[in-house]
Amino acid sequence: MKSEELMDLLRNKGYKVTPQRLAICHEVLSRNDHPTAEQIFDVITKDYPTISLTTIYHTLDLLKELKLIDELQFDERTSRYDPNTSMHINVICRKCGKIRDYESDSIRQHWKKIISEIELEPTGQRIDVYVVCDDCK
Amino acid sequence: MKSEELMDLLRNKGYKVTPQRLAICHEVLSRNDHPTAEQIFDVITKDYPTISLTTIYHTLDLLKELKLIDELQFDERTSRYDPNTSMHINVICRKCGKIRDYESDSIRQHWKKIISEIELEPTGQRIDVYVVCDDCK
DNA sequence: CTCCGTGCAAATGGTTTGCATCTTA
DNA sequence: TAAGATGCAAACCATTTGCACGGAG
Repeated sequence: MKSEELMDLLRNKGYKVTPQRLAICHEVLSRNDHPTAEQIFDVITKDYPTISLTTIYHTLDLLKELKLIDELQFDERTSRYDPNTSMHINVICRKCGKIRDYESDSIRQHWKKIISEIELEPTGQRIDVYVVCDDCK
Repeated sequence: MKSEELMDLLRNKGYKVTPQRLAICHEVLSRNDHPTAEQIFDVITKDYPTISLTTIYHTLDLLKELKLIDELQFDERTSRYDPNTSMHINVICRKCGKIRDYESDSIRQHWKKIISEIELEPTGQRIDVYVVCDDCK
């Protein structure tokens, strides 16, 4: 997502645009490794040494509200944030905990048939598959 | 699961059988509403007024270790425990938060095809679908 | 008799909240 | 200048840990 797009979206919704906010949004939205709040904090700190975890959390809440990210909790206590809100599979290694996304058209086809069986129209989904990855075997 | 079965399983694994342990196991394994530790506690308290949350948590850990339940975290901060460890879909209402399980043979067929596409052999899965349930519409 | 389980009390740690100061619009 | 954002410090609260006592094997 481009900066102008994001800034427009924020202002249209009545949110103000601040440098911290932009930096956090860009970082979260560009990552596909499901980072924790602390991992975002560690990166943003380099450019904004006075940033606080509080602001990270506030901004993540905002992105959740805008439906630009999903908050997911895996085995650990901490939340992870995923900018991929469309149908995909989180492939999680039981040994090292690494998470990678998996998506394909054929899977989307099968998924469509699965949800057509459930009467209610889904507004979202989360699919985790536990494996032992090649590196850990 | 019958009491004798459970007692054998525990003893075979080197765990002792205590009344509290049996009561907690039965309660968790018989429920399909994904209770929290506290909800289990509230029930067990009636028969065992001195039970502590600590013991509830210890026993839930034990059941996880025996792979008899899965610990799942949804939107709230607290964990929920699910004795259905086979392939099924957690249908979650966005409004009231109620969770119901959904399973069928045709869904298991589709799922089989989906996981065959992922190279690695899965050791488990978790599938959540968000909806607005009939009651909340 | 020994080891494990129980349960109280205290610690833990990710996340949230209160609030004073600063920034955006 | 008004409304909202930032960030420090403190609160929160589900879960975990330390430890002494008690019960299972």
